[in-house]
Amino acid sequence: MVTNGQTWVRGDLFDPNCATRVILDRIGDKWTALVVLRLKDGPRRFTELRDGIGQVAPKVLTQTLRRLERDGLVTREIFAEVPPRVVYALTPMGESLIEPITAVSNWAEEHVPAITRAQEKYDASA
Amino acid sequence: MVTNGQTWVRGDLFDPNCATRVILDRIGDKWTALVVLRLKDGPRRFTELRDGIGQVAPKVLTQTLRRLERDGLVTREIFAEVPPRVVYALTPMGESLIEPITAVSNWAEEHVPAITRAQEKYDASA
DNA sequence: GCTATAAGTACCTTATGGTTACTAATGGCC
DNA sequence: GGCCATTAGTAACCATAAGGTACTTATAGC
Repeated sequence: MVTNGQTWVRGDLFDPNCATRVILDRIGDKWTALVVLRLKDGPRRFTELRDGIGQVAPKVLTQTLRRLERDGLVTREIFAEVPPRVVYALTPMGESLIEPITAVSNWAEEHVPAITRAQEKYDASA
Repeated sequence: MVTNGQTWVRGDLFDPNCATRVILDRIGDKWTALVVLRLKDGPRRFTELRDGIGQVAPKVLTQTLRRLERDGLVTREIFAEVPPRVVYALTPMGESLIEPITAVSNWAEEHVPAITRAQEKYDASA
């Protein structure tokens, strides 16, 4: 596997110190995927995100957005107005994440009926 | 969107009660993806999984496996021996999850350098 | 002066995750 | 015969993260 000219050996995903695993952990957290999918259709203000993502607590949304900003997946633009206006947008790297996340999301959607059936069967036998 | 002949309306992923979101949440938890990727190469015993996934606590591994079993993604086969032997394996539905999970995992792997750079830049300016 | 507004932060409570120790049942070893 | 090792967990406890609600800052409009 080669990334921009530099040899890049596939790390051991199962090693707790593996960088890939740390990132996978981040992406897979409770809100990150939802925020990225929300920003897919264009930049959004803090309140729009907060109200648009089934009642996420502001504290948690802030944390999630700060992490995304730190990871270079989202930009945060502050307008010096009163009341304040802060606009979040995906970076190109953030946009590149939409495809894999959508793949997982679509998988989930397609398998809702089968999973629900499996759960009912499991619960009935227990 | 149509799934096996039945009309299936794309739910609102941003609604906290959306079934898709619940499943997405499950998939994205800390260990599920790792367990599925571990089982990709064939059935494994409890201890093999525990030792193979960078020191996951047994309690948490049990929880993860029980959820996967309940969701119909993994089978659990107990052999009445002493000491006991329990073998976990992916169901066909579990196998179908490998592809989207791998997509996310590959994305993470490819972007490790860029994310690391972004983090360093962010931390330096703060 | 009073109120509304946006984007948070502070503080407290609850849920989840993590750690370590312990258990059941039997075969092999001394 | 008694003792230890082995596997797949469970139990009890503690740490961390998430969730909920209240508060803050600064200014424009009434």
